[in-house]
Amino acid sequence: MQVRQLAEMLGVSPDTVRYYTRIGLLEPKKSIDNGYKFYSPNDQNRLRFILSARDLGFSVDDIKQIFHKADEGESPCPTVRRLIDNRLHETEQRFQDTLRLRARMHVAVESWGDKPDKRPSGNVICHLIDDFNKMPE
Amino acid sequence: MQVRQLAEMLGVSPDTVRYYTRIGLLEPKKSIDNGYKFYSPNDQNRLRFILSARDLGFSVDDIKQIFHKADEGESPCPTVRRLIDNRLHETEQRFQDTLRLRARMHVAVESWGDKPDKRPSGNVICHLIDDFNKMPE
DNA sequence: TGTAAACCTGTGAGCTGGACACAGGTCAAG
DNA sequence: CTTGACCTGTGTCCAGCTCACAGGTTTACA
Repeated sequence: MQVRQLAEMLGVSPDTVRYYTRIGLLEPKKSIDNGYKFYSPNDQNRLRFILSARDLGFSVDDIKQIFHKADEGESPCPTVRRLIDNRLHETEQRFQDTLRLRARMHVAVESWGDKPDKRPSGNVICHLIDDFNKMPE
Repeated sequence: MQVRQLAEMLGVSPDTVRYYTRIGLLEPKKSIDNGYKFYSPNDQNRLRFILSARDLGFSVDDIKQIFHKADEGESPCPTVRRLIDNRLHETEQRFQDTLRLRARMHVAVESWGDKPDKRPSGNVICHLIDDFNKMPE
């Protein structure tokens, strides 16, 4: 199976498959005559797993570690539990950051509604941004 | 003023100041004798603006556009209003994505609580992830 | 049989917003 | 005069792909 066929089967772009191949998550065989990469059913299975893990927030490096354990016949589950703990904290952090940013942006847009446009002057580049930054908490 | 002094004054790392300089947001003069970059009070003002804009979710490219308008004496405000509209949509999208991911992760961790570790077998790499992906909505 | 267009491939580079490595310059203490 | 601490600019790297490109392959049609 070539890259495009595998990609379409699992609903990702060929470039994505190439990327996972490049970093060693997939290990297709190289055809002798044309140099094309040939993906096995096992690669197909691995890709399916990669996509599942990705949807749970695992990084490709996480997935690499999981594969490493599994390839040695050990249970990757303890690793998985440990890794998702870290990712969960990161995601929570990102969530809070995004939440705060969103609120800030809404307040800014709101407060800019009845303010005029102004030309830059002195050390004020855009009074909307400059003034908003100075606003009381 | 040299890079470190400017950086400390506004609470960022020298590397950050170098980065903004490299991409053209700051334009210090090069000292003739030692090649060091010399930042003016105007650079200081620009950096302050950059940090304010950054805190409102503007990208460095956005800020470049804003500076471009302002440097030509035009009002950057219409640009600013247009740009924050885009960024607001993006932030909302990222917020929703992060929210969904966070929920998914919580559900996963919850449901894994009473499941055992297993060794990989057949085409199951990690049953926690493989099975969770197959779970009903 | 030829051939031209459409499609496919692998590889290399680019994106954001900095962080880090490194070789060399500068300056005060001794 | 030298040692060491500190500072500098420049180049490279990070995730997770996406895009550009040159060339190979297959198909449509004459």
